[in-house]
Amino acid sequence: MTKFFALVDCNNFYASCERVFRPDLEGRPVAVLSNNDGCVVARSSEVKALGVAMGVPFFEVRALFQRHGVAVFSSNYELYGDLSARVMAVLARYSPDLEVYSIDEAFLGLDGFERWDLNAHLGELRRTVRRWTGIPVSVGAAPTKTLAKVAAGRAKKTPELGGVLVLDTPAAVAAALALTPVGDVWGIGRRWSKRLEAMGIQTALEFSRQPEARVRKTMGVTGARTLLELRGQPCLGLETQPADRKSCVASRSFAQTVTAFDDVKDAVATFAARAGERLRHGHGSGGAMVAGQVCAFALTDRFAENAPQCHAAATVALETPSNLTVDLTRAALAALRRAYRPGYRYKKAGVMLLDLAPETRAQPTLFAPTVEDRDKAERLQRALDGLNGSARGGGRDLVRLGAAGFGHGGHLRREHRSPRYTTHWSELKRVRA
DNA sequence: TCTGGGGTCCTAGGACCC
DNA sequence: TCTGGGGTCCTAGGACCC
Repeated sequence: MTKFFALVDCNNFYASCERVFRPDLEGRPVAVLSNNDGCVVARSSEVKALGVAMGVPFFEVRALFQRHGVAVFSSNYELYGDLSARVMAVLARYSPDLEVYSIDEAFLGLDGFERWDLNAHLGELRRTVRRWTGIPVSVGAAPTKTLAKVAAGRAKKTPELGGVLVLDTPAAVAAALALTPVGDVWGIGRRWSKRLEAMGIQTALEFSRQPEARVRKTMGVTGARTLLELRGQPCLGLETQPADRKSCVASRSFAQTVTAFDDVKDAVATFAARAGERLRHGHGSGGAMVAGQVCAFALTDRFAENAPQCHAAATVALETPSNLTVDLTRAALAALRRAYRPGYRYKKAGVMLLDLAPETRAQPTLFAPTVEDRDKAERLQRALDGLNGSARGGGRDLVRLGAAGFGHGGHLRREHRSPRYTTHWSELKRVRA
């Protein structure tokens, strides 16, 4: 049985999510901004047609957007996460093997579908996702994951294909590769595509014909893997079980730079609490996790070329791995005290939790508090989570440790956020059919 | 004035040990 | 004047992804 994969890719996902509840925006330009309303992170096709690149700073295109009546949204991850789950639930009906690769992409295993009319099957999948969730998707299918990505990319860029491209013959593969710039290949980023183009390699097809030994030598094993995948030799399998995460970062840029230790401290305490919350909720995988090390960091503004730069960071090991806010905050602040350097204008700070492991019941070390003490601490944490979770009106920071101060971790610009239609009843009003 | 946030993997080089 | 070689572990930095 030969391998076969499909990749389903949501078109302009965040922009499409905003349109689901604003049908009046159909056919009109829509853009979604990053945190802090800093960069453009999603663009409808109309915005792409204006020549706006992914990731450009908002202030550079603000005037252009105004002239063309672009509907601008701050990112609303609660909405996008919920719609993503709905899309994935539909996909699961089309293959027993599903790998949720990111918020807007999934691979399907199609081994054993050889006798099916894949074009018809995937076309129906596409129509069903659209009808049931409102999200338009592109679908590519091929003998390797990298080729499936290429196919989906072609499907998205070629309207005549009707959103689906199946690469099941060497000729079809070669034709798609010839039309794909080498920098668009999954695994070949900005750095490598620049170097390859300088060597005269422009397309994915040209790259696929390079000698393997040479690619392995210059680009390492990952480059060689990409090469073989493009030649139809699968090196990457379907990963249907989400792997346990190894780290967890909570960080933000400040709207204004801060200098005082206490200001950085307030932010770091907030981030420690936020990261701990994620660990207790499973952090993307199965059950709750605990961290063995806590790193706190504070960075100056990398765009302020004339300002003195500083990357302050320190890591502290926990005596006993934990996911409790008290433990993580204490460790994060100890790390910060060690890392902080006065006099710099800090633009961003964060907390990184490392050495993550699944939470297994109490293993107190010789020096750790007694089982009873940890029990008490965990009960307190659950009580805090309960209060914050049930807080109405989006007040998720209702109860916080004193160290987090008041008001920080905020300073976040979000001037264009849409209602959280699907997760907050109070924000669902007058949605047209 | 205004430039995101959250991840993973690979590699090279140093420290250390025998 | 001579001053090995090889294995392992750790870390920092680079590259990639969405």
